[in-house]
Amino acid sequence: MPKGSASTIVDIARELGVAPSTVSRALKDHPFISQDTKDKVKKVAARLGYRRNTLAAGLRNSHSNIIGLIVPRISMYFQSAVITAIQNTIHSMGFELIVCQSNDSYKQETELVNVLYGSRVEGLIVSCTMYTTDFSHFKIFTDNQIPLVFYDRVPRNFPAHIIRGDDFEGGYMGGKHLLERGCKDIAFINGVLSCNLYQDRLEGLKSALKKAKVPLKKSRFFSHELTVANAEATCKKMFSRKPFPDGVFCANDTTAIVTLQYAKKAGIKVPQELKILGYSNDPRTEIISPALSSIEQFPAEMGEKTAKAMLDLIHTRNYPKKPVESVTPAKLIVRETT
Amino acid sequence: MPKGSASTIVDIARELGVAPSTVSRALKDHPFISQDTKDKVKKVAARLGYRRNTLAAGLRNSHSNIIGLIVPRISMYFQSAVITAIQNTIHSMGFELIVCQSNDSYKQETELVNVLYGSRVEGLIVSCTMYTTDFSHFKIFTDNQIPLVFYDRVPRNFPAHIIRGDDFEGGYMGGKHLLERGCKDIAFINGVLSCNLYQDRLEGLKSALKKAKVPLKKSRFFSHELTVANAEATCKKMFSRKPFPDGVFCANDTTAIVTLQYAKKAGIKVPQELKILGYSNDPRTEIISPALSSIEQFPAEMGEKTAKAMLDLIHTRNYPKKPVESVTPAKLIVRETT
DNA sequence: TACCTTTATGCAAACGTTTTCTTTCAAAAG
DNA sequence: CTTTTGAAAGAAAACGTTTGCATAAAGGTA
Repeated sequence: MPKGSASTIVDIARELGVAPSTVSRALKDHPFISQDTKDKVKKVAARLGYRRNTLAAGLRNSHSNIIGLIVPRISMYFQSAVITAIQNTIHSMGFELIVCQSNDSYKQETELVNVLYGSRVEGLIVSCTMYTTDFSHFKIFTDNQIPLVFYDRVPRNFPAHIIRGDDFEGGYMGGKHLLERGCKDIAFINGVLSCNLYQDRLEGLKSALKKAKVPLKKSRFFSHELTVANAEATCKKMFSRKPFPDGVFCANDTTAIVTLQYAKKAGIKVPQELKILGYSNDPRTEIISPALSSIEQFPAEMGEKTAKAMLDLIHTRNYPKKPVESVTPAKLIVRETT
Repeated sequence: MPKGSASTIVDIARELGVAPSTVSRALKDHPFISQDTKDKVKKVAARLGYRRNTLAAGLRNSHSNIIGLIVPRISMYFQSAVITAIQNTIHSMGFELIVCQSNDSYKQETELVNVLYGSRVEGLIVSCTMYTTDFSHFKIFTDNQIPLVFYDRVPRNFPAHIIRGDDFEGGYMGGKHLLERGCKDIAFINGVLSCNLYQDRLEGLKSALKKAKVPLKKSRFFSHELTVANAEATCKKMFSRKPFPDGVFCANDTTAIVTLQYAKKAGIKVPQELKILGYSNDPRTEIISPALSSIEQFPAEMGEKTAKAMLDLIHTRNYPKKPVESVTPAKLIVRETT
């Protein structure tokens, strides 16, 4: 057992009195190496505790077997569910995943793109910052023909594979559902409008309201980062004086949960006086009482699609000149708050 | 803008008529290079879109600037919270984190250890599989003097840094609390006993019960993977005939939530007839009604400690001969179920 | 002028693997 | 008995960066 120094192909070669090239070939079952030699090489390799240096191999072949992932935050339910699926799919194909968080900072995102490029990742998977509207920092990947796949928070009109949810439809279904439940005065608590998700959800909702000829009043529309603190502030404002809205559509579940808790505390009956609808179908929605209606986004499917798009791109090298979009449908999950 | 081929240090050198070594030094502000040359080099580097090939640099310096992380599952609340902290701390020191999931499979864990070793990661951070009792696959890291840090699910008696929660104390506090609330017949739904966490929580609980001279009856003790399905089966068994226990301590929150929901459905009044206590202080515990009492584990602190231990090890190269343990205290969070 | 520093740069080897191009050797074909 | 063929293995270059050592020019001192 070699302590302190890793053994290399050369060590094995020396020990057996063969050339390093022979060892290299033997280890990967090259057809022109005799079974006898292969056996000997493998035996010695095992004895010396040989492990292939992927760095050296990567340098030689100019690839790393590592796929980079940039994500705003790991700990959001939707994201961690997607990452799990991506990781498992990708790993089963012999790739590793290097996971980085942009923490929703545009600056960090651009830095990460450069760092991962420098690491010569085989491909890059990204869910953008909610503030990313300029996507030129990703050009270095397309310019150098390195596979690039976006999911969830994605650019419009960037020549890459785009795996996204049907946020327009989600917004539309949500609006339609609240209307069908009798809401006449709907409030919408949305994320920041620099992000495609929230643009689409808003457009979807507007479309549903327009069809029913119900307006979305300015005083009923809120747009900000969907944190607990912001949601609380918005609730305070929204319920500061009557009339209260009779339906609140929240663009994420955290906000919906805060709203529901606020309503309970304020003695507003849910769903009788107020209907609340969330987005993402976070596990918490099932558990809170009354259980929150929400929009399911199928993170596992999205993750798998994303990973498959990446692996496909790596194998076919079929780089798109235009955006190639794949839309995962959204699904309304009706529970007790509507 | 170079399309299809990345520019190297040699390209820059050729363009300026200097040696590659000069370029290399200029790019990292080596003191023996004149300001004039540095400026010129940096200008050309910027123009050519040069990005340092970390693979090549890593090969030369035999390090990769990448830290490996093996975790059973990304999507568990506690884990994703720890990972977030690790990732942010580590990244601020110029390292990247490569995140892998063992999916609680021992075989996958050993494979991942070898793959990450092959990638010449700078260090390895691990939270083990719940079934890992043989830790010899990690020896390759200690043998080759590569920093190794375990957290949460950790080995006993392995010469490495160990960052763990105070699970004995958690179990003890939980037991004491239920006793203080008047429970006489306490059930314990535990994880599998191959894992240090669950061993310690059990010992802690036993210790509290012993002090109060209350026995932990065999029929009140359950040990299995703490999934929703298993928890439901256990509830079914536990509440199949009277007398029911008057307190249930669950070694994770998912199980506590299932138990609470089962009790509600069965018309058992919580906390009057049955007190329920979870473990980990998952966000869901605050939201469910009645709100679940639980044991906080401070994942962010643990993550930061873990990352710092790793960075410290990388800098000082102070490899432990014996386990170096750091214990993060647990804290009882009393809510409505007890 | 000869010698020594100091400062700035170049040269070349090294990291470990892969792969192209040769070479060797034995057996089959002529 | 020579030539051809084919299998098996070796030699060497290459990937891009870093670094110890050598060198060169400029300036200072004796």
